[in-house]
Amino acid sequence: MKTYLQQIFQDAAGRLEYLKEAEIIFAPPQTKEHGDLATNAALILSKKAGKKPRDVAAEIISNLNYDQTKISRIEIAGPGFINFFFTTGYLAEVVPDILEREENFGRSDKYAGKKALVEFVSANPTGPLTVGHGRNAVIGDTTAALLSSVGYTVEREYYFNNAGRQMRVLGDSVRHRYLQLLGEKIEYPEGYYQGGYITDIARGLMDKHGEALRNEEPEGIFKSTAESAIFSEIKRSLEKLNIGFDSYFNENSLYEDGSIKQLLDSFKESGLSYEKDGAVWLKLEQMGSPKDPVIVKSTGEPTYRLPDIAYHRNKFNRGYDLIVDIFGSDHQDQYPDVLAGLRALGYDDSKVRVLIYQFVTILEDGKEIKMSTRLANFVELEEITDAVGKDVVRYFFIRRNTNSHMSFDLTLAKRQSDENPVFYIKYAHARICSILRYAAEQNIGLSLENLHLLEHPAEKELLKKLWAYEEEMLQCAENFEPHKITVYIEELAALFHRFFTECRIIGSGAELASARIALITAVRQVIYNTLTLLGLEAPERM
RNA sequence: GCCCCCGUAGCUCAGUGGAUAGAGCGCCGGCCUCCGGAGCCGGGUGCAUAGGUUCGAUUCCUAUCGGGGGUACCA
Repeated sequence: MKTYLQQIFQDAAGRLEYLKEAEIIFAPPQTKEHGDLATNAALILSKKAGKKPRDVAAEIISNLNYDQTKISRIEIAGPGFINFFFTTGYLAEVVPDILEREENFGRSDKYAGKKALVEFVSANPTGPLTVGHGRNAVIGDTTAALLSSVGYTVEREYYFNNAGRQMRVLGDSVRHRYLQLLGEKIEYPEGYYQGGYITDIARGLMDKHGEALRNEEPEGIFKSTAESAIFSEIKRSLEKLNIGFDSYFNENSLYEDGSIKQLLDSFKESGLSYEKDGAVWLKLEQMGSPKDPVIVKSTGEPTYRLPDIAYHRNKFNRGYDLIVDIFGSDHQDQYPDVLAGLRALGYDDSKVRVLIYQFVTILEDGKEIKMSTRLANFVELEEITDAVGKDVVRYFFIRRNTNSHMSFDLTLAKRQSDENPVFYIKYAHARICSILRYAAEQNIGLSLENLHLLEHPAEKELLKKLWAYEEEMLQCAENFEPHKITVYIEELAALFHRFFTECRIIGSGAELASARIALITAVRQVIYNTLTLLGLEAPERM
């Protein structure tokens, strides 16, 4: 529909110069009295044309050559909107298109041939994933799916560090619990990991090795056992959400393969770094940063910026066209330095897209829970997944705008999972499947011959929504707004339920029935495609 | 102090430079002789405040107030 209007406007622009002066936008009006699509072109161009908006609108309309089998009426309304009404036959053309393309309907090849990397979760293996990580995981996985649906070849990557101070503390935490289990009266340091999983790991070691580890170093078997135990838990928690990765990137490898040293040399050679007070600083102030950050401490240890920049340099060198990072808002101030560092080295940082999501507030019994991994007062992601199921968790997290704060009511989630709108969508799918089964029993088939009979207002609304699918998904992808997928699908499901209430299918007469079967088959396909994009099941029965 | 995000209905949150701002939950009332009632329909004093840009601002800009996060030679 939009493409067609764009065509006839382009044609008209050959006669009306001012039509080239602005981007003409077609949008569905709020009420159907205002047409199927409308444009404010005349309002915007009124000044350039030197005429009143309504006169401009009239002039535009008189210059449009359009096919009357597609457009039934064009009118000027309000201050100068141009409203377009399409013919039923034209609106219905989307149905055969959907039935032919099936799973591919809504996918685009706009970015075919481009490579994208999506890095997300990236939690260090110091404890189980929390609900907050869940938001990260679902945003990352869905964004990756979305990019893939518009043509990108997408890789999912998990970045972690098993070499830092946190990990040493983790190993020593396990050692302390182990010694306590052996009966030693040693105090457990306050800053150590308090979670019960530490004791579980220690107990596992005791069962296997008895007292033999009494004099082991914290960074040996204690740390390595903790790391692999926790990592396998993390992976299991993600698998339960059907989230997997193509690669795991270990920060440590950047030291081992010399990347860190090379990066330091690059900075030094290009005069981007300098030494002061025994530390190495990066000259970013000259690039607009608030101040020069330290990249190597006076102790000789690098700060997080150095490996972060090295990691991104590595990503660039792998040749991606798009590099997406999913971070929580606590990393807000971290990435500008990284991007500035890359820019200083001559990389095109416009290829990097950082998605910052705001924190999840957990409510239990109406009270807010403050989370901290070290203090172990967190709510585990897996606990929630086990309680309400993968699809509810995924839908819950993806439904909100990433830069909007959200709260998670644990009590509600555990008790009333059917209140989640995801059931509304799934019900629409199952309902259609049921109707189609029934229709088959009644020997009522699908036909594309009578689609012009779909002229009930509920049918037309449904058809228009189907037309909008591909463009809306493309916008979700290009604007990195995965939550808008749910806005679309909830609207589509609502339109279907309304249609179903108002229009009978079986019993509406053979010709109309066959057209309606075609329509709901198309709706089912689009719901299925959308649920698949979101990583959710599309049940045939509920 | 400075930086980022947010402030929309009782609650959780969508949404748009336009013509009457929505959904879910909760509450009240309707709708199945008939394809799935996990549904549909009706019921609301709501865009934090003040300026500005614009033909038009809830949307963009500025300030103020309120909430969250950051502001290390932690990550």
